[in-house]
Amino acid sequence: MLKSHSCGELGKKHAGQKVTLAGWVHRRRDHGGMAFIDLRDSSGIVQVVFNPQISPEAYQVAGSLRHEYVIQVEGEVVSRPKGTENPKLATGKIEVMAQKATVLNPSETPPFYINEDVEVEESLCLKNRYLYLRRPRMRDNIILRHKVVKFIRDFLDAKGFIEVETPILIKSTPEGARDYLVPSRLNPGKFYALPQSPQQLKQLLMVAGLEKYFQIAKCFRDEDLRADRQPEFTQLDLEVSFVEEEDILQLMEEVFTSLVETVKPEMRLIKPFPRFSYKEAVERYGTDKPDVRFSLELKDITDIAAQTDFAVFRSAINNHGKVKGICLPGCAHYSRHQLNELTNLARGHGAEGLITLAFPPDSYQLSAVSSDKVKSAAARHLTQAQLENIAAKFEAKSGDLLLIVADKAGIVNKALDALRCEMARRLNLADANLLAFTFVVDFPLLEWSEATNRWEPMHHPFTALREEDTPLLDSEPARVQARHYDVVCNGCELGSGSIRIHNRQLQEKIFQLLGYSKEEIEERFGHFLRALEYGAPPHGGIAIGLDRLVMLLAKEQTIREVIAFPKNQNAVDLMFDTPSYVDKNQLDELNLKLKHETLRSE
RNA sequence: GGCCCCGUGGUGUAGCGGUUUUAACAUGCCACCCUGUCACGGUGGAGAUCAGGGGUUCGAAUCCCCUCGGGGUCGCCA
Repeated sequence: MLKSHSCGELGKKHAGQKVTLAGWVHRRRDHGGMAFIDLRDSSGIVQVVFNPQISPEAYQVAGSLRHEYVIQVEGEVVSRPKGTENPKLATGKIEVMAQKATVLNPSETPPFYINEDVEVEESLCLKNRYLYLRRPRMRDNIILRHKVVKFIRDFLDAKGFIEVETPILIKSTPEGARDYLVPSRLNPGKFYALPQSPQQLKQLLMVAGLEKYFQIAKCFRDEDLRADRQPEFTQLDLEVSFVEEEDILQLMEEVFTSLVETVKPEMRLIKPFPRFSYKEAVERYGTDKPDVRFSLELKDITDIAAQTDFAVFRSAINNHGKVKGICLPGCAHYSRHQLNELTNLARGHGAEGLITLAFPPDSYQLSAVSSDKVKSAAARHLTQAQLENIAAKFEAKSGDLLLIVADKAGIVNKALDALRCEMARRLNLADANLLAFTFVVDFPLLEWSEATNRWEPMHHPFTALREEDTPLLDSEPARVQARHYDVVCNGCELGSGSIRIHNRQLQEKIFQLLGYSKEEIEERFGHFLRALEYGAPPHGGIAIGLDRLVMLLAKEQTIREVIAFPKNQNAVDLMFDTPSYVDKNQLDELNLKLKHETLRSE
């Protein structure tokens, strides 16, 4: 080894020891007659002192050092002179008096700061990923990720779970997300697909009798990217035989609770995790992934609105829509500009517009609210009693601002969800140290898709349904309840799971209901259906988005900050500059031909 | 595919029709000075076709259009 110790591990107990360190020049302070170098390695930072009276040679080297030079330093660990300790540095009680210094490798001046956590255009960070990863914040994120994965492995191992790897080259099943395809050289014209998740494989492991499976699994989906979506991402995938919903939820609550207490003890959770039915979540928060760190709950005033002669309300209600809103405390003073911004946000989510209702900030009794005092385009269409009822419904106080959307229920909820989250951000209502894990349960099994004109699974087609709902499959599929659950944290969908179908007849029936012909079912799922015929145990499981989990623990805004080498919004790796064109030879071998030959002309 | 935001020395920002724009500030870079700093300090210096192209105007970093690049989001994500 070129080093005897790591920078970050040094402390009082090393005082008097001779050490050899190796790392990067994080910062330098050259005083002319004496120089200080903050030396950084993966463990942390320590101050190295170059004093010409101790070593003129080392001092000479110090003068030539620049940011990010890789150096080796031999010296003695000493307690810092009184008054020069640095409490901001973990190693601030000591320093290393350099006796010898060697430049192992010089460095170009980096294209952005590594020793300061200032935001840099993200494409630069992605292009120079190895430099961005040197930043202490990113190093901490990567280490946190390691700790999370290690904790999960240890935790599940102790519970008797077996980690099993499943293939990356599997069969394409074109429903759901788009597949990444891999051509087969040995089987011309045929393709593998990369797994969108190991769903079928883990169920087959249950049929195989493994009983408790988990995997830190890479998953691939060829869909558009978002702050919390990458084309390849990692799931904590697990499956257990002979379980019911409650077993999985309890297991998850235990994993997350002890995980947070172990790796992020300064963060808090709500225990036990609150639970919402899908219906309740949508009614109260407008979404099935509510952020419950703050209230700003949606209130339904459809019944009051129905009694008014306000055209906006009436037309929404006549179209079987809803009138709902949220109450923003102390926002009655919002300017026209601010209200316009909020209106645009609502429009961006499909709403025709936004009705705002400001209760003036002077003190008065809610029971005496009158339409001439309230600032709103709707005010003159509302009677005194209606205004009071609305105020009462929102528990509004003077100085509050109501944001109301009247439209189809889906649009109302979507727009108000967006407004609620935006306003929580502006009003800083969410406790940054709180991880509000929640379970959302009682999902419908199926959703009618206007686009494809058929039933589609809310979760996936392997989800079991409540036994008593089985007859509804034929009569009223919309009312069938799934044995499906979601884990949500701070408004982020962390994971989804369900009890699965383990009976061939039922599984076939679901496929038929989803619109597959007998032939399609056999071609795509025959292998799976046959497995269910050989004593498949009742089983269920869940898959947790690991990138999102680490993102929340690291308090980052995107999963790219917790992935070592992520792709940009166009799914391009800017460091490798890939995807990229390949040689014609490679295509020939794979029996492939580009449809537009010009594409390859680079 | 739609909508929104962004692009100014290496980096981060200011400037948002003409005025102290000869494009500013901070930091980084280079040189010199400095023996207890820790975001060290001081002096001096170099560094920008204001993303690219077109247009409006007497005059454009600034207004308009297009293109490119980046981000957010809707659709999409069984």
